[in-house]
Amino acid sequence: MRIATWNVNSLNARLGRVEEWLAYAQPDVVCLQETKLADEAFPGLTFQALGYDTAHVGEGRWNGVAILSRVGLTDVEVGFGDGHADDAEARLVWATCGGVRVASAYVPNGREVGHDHFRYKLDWLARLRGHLEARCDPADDIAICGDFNIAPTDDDVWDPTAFVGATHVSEPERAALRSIVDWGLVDAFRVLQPEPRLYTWWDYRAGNFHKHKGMRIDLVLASRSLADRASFATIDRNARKGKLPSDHAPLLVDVADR
DNA sequence: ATGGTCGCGCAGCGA
Repeated sequence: MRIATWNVNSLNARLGRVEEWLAYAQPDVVCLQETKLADEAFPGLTFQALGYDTAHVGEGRWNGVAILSRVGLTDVEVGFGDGHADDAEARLVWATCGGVRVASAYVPNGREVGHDHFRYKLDWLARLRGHLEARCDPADDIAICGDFNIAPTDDDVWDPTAFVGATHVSEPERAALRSIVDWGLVDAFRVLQPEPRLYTWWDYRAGNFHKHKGMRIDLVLASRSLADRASFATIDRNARKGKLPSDHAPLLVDVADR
């Protein structure tokens, strides 16, 4: 099974690129973030025609997450289901695809360390950890895929000195991510690709992509049973090139069937 | 030169 995650930065603006990419990458399960679509505008029929069932939760102008699957898609859940007031923002959707419990997650950006949105980010990550504790079993096949807006280590940014005091690299964010991983997950890409300075996101500005100034902030966090069967992982930099790219590249992980 | 670009939607915010 090929599992992919891609922050498309508007599915409306990116649909052509996504269709082209599905045709050549041939993923079985795709987690999309930042669709920026209301549910009624989600192009489900387009994906259906390509063989994918879909689940989408959107707001319209911001956020929005989806799962596409051509290996079955059942038991869709939106958000944390933790009994508290639902997150007003469309940042998390779950589905079971080919025996794997899959989440498409768009972690809040945080804006600046100490900002209200930064606290929202940390709270959001704590709720995700709580959801795992309450609703998931680490012995199952689980893949939490998405834009975490956190570079797990200094090996995941182009220049650590350029990010001192910045969001995406701060210790509270990294600790919140470690707390999620420590529940029983593995950074699947990092296990298969140990070399530093491989990125999934590059700022549109200043030619950063061509200067290799990026960050690895998109992750597939796989439960150990699933990660043990992972055979290949790559970041598809070609999808970041050419006309009208997202500022993120897709991340792919191949896992053998159980 | 201390910015630089996108997307949304029509100003300016968010990333």
